[in-house]
Parts: sequence; C-alpha cells; structure tokens
Amino acid sequence: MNSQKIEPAKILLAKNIKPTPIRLKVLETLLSQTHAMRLYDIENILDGVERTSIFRAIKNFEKNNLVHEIDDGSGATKFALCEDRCECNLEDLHVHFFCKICEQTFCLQQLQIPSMELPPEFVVESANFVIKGICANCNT
Amino acid sequence: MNSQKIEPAKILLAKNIKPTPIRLKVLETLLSQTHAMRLYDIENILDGVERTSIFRAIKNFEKNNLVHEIDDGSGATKFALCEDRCECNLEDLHVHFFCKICEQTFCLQQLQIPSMELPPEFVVESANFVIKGICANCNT
DNA sequence: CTTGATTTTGCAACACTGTTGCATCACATT
DNA sequence: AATGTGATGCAACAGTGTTGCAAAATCAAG
Repeated sequence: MNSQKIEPAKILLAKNIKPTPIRLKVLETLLSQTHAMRLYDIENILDGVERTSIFRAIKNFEKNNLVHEIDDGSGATKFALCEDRCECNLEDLHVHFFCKICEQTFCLQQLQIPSMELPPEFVVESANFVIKGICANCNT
Repeated sequence: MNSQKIEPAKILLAKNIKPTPIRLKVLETLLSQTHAMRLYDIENILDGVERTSIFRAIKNFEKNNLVHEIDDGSGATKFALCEDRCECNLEDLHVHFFCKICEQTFCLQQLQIPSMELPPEFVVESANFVIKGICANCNT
C-alpha cells in the first residue's frame, strides 16, 4: 500500500514545506512513533542519514508549526508532531509527561497548560510544563 | 560585620551539610543573587574555583533539599535556593519565569504548580513548569 | 602528636547535544 | 544546456554535565 508514501508528502505540502527525501524520512519516523523523540532517536532509526540533515529538517518543521519542542529535563530536546491545526500559539500548548523509568515523553494533548496570574508587567509568550513520574506502562 | 560569615554555615549545618570553604562560597553566591543561576554563572563569580567543585557542592545541596534545579529551556540547568522549610515535595514546587531578553529565571514562589488530572495509572513525582516571555524589567 | 582513614578539592579528560561553515550535489527554471 | 537556488554530507566546534584519579585537607583513634 502506498498511502504511507503519499500521506507524508501531503502533510509537508500543506505546511508549505518542500517534500525532500530526508524530510519525508524524518516525518515518517515521527509519524511511526507515539512518543516524542530525540534527534538521536531519529538518527538511530534513519541509519545512514546525517545528524545535521535531520537537525535541519526538524528546525524547518518547527518553523512551519509542524513539530514542537519539549524540554523534559532529560538533557536532550525532544520533538513531537503538532496537532493538525496547531499554530503553536499559547492556546495550542499542552502538558507533557516524562517517565523516569522508560524515559519516554508523552504529549497530554487533552491537558491544556493553565494560565497563571503573573506579577505586573510580565508578558507571557510560551510555556513548558512537564510532569515527571511513572507512566502507566512502567507502573506495574 | 560577621553575620555574612556565620549565617551560611548555620544554613548548611541545619541541613546536615558539612560547611567546607567551597560550599560556603557557593552558598554565599546563591544568597547574593535574586535569580536562579547557572553553574557557569557561579563559576564566573567565584573566579579561581574549579567547575567540578562547584558542581559537586551544588549536587550536595540538591540532595539535601537546599537548592532546586530549574530547566528553563536555555540549555543550561539553573539552580536556586529552596525556601526555608522546603522538602522538595510536590507541594513545595512553584512556577518559574524565563525572560527571553535578559535570559534570567525568576522563582514565582507565590505560584504553586497546579495539579493535573493525569491518565489512569500515571503517577506524579515532580514537575517543571516554566513560563517564558518578557519580564517587568525588560518590558519597557 | 602521629598515624591512618575519610572527605574534599583540583585537574584532566570525556560524552553528549546542539550548532555552524563549507563544499558538493540535486533540482527546477529559463 | 546553463544557471541559480536550495538541500545534503562532512568536518569541526562550543557549551554543559559528568567521572576518574591523585593530591590536599580534615577528622578520628591510638
């Protein structure tokens, strides 16, 4: 079936991203995973593809609101696909969960980041809310 | 006045930390700042003290609930003193604010991290909530 | 006080992540 | 086919965190 080859290209085109081979591979890799991924994870799966090429593809995706960065405190930035109509505004942000055991990061899309009453003159632009603990899989 | 020399030692002793020269210097540096500091910042102020020595002092402080780590997405972990009776439990956690302009990180101690309704079987242990934007000083 | 054990510190080195510069290559347009 | 634009691969680098080991300082026991 070729739907797996056609879909990613459509996604890229919908975001005005030229669907080059590397970008397609990176996107397919992200689509194949349910968790947020490190650059290194993608590198391992796409064996033979340069780290920098993946890096630039991801940066391109970010700029075009296709993926978002998550800083889960593990030391490495993780990346996950945005939801369809995400424009990476404040309202689009959601909470993430980092499991200390399997070290995987979950997008809790149903949990919007709560707005906070900041001190006067402070302006919010974005936020990073990561809850850490043990995920359902590791909690046996 | 010698209160500045006696106080830090008391703080360390109260947390069962042996007040060695390096530890005192690191603690004094943290006390002298209103914002969270990077290892590198402390290193710069304590000119001549080894990075690793500061690192180990900080790690010791962390273990004894004297400082907490903040991951503000700047790439470098920042450290700030805990409040007096902090035991680094969930209830002790507060929101942080990272200013994109001056790159300083503020402890918003009055803002407790809100609890979230997680998916079933997920266990919370800690959290990192950083709001990013422009601080009052830079917002002119 | 001397000896020995333990802890702390300084130094060197390393791993990992992210990033940039540059040359080459592919591709699209004329 | 010629040309220009962008994508890719390669090499190198910087920042951060971390560990191993040896020297120094501290502490405890005799």
